[in-house]
Order: sequence, then C-alpha cells, then structure tokens
Amino acid sequence: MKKQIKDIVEYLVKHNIKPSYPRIKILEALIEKDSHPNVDEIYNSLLKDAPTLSKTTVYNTLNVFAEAGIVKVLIIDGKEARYDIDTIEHGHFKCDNCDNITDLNISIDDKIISELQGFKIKEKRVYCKGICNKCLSI
Amino acid sequence: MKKQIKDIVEYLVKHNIKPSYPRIKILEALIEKDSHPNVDEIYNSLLKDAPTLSKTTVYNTLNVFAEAGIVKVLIIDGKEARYDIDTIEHGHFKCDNCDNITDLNISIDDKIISELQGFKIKEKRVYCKGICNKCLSI
DNA sequence: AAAGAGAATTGTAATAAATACAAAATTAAA
DNA sequence: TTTAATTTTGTATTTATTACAATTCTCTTT
Repeated sequence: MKKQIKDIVEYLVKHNIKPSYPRIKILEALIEKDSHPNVDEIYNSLLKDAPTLSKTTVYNTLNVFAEAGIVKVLIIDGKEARYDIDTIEHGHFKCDNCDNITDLNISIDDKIISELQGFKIKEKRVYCKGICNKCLSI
Repeated sequence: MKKQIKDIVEYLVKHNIKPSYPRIKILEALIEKDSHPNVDEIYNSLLKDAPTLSKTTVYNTLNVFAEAGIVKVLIIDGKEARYDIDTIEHGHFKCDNCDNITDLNISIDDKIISELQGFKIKEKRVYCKGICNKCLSI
C-alpha cells in the first residue's frame, strides 16, 4: 500500500515546501518505507546518501511536513513518534512485540460530532494495540 | 461523571493491590479529579496530605494500577501520560489550548475485527484533538 | 513483643526523545 | 558579486520516565 507520488519535488512545491536535498531524501524515505518509521529509522536509512545529515534536520523536516499536512505524527506509546506519509483518514494497529504498525481501514463515526457541538475538531485518531498475526504464529 | 467507588481499600484489594497509604491517596486523587490528570498534578495535589511522597512512587503506583487494569494510560501528545480511572471503553477529546481532556461516548466499531483476523487485540483507542467549546467562546 | 522476610517507598542518578539556539552553509535575489 | 533569507548542522538543554540501591514499612512467625 505504498503511497503513489510521481514527482517528489513537485509534491513538496505544491505544499509550499522548498525542495532541499534533505527534504527530498526524507520524503523519499517516508514513501519507500511503509512501516511508519521513527526518526532514527529515517535518519539511519539516509546516512549512506547524505553523510552530513543531522538528526536535528530530520526532526525539523518532519515538523515542517507535519505543519504542511503531508505527514501524520503517530503517538501511540509515548516512547517515540512514528510518521505516516498517508494522510487519508485511517486507523492503526501497533504490535507490542515487533513494534510494527499496520494500517486499519477505519474512520471515526460521525456520531461523535453530536457530542462535540461547539468544538473545533482538528484531528481524529483511532488505533489498536496487541500482538500481530505474524508474531502470534511464531 | 465522577467514578463511583464506595470503598477505596476494598476496591484495591479486589484488584490484588495492597492498599498502602500512598496507593489509597493516589487512587483518591484519580477519582477526585475527573480531569485525566498527569503525574505532576497528582503528585502536587497530594503533597499536603503526604509530604514525604516521592514522585517515583506516583509513577510506580500508576504503573501498578495500569497493570491491574484499574487505570488507563492516555497517550495523546507524547509530551506526557494522562491517567483515566474510568476503564469503560470510551474516547477522549483533548483541547490544544487548555490541555483539558473530556470524555467521548464512543467505542470502536466491530468492523475492524474483520481486518484484524489472527491478531490479538489488547487495546482499542479513539481520540480527537482541537479546541474545546470553552476555549472557543473566550 | 521481637525478629526476620518480603514488599513498598524514597531519592538520586541515568536514559532518551525532542527542542533551543547559535554558527555555518546553502540558496535566491538584487 | 554582494546581500539577504532560509536551511542545515552540532551542541547543549529540557523533561518525562525508568533504573536502582538504600531505607522504611508491613506482616508473619516465633
């Protein structure tokens, strides 16, 4: 279920993000890995191509992406943030054993809207935790 | 919507938790505040009654409670954990402005069960973020 | 009541994710 | 080319949480 983005540079520009080399590389990494990586995974996977890359840049860039709405920051355990390039509303399942995050095809029912009369909703999130099928079958 | 627990000690014992003074006090604080407090709020609110209380004890105790299933740990922002004494399945709304967390009467639809065939689900969570009605009306 | 074992509490130190910040580097504009 | 603006980098800082060992408490057994 890899996100289809033909032209990385164009995609960044379209979202008012200057397409610098680190930004292109970080976006590429996010598209490449559909595993909802954390900062370290992204950082480490790019060190070959961008040896001078700083981890701060990865943090900065992901924040820029989040501000621009092209990544979703997944907070599930509190230990670390995970990043999702797929911005269509959906849920997640995180395995307590392998830490993998898989997508769930789910959206929050509109029933809640009635409960949140007069509230401004910026974000709706759904996730489950447990043990994934792969880990269970080992 | 304050949780009704008649006998604190009995409630702890029933869940195989030795009712020590700090544990009783921390449970009382959780029931008293239905604001989904964080560790610091709990700690500070108890310093009068328990001047020797250590913050580590608050952490330990909340972990004990979570293990025993009598509190839910809410991870919404990643900045800090919030604690909910209400263990019935429901969702939350966190205000970006006042940091208040309110309850939502919502449960995850069983549709996801079909997507998670062969998975062991331990936890289902729903939350929204935005600006609450009080903050909007200021 | 005293002793001893086991459990809980405490305080300090350590861990680690994320941010602050200022200097250096890069890019864009004039 | 010079200048201005933006981005990147590295280090230092912040802060929530855990690790851990020492102390205190509790409960049982003598």
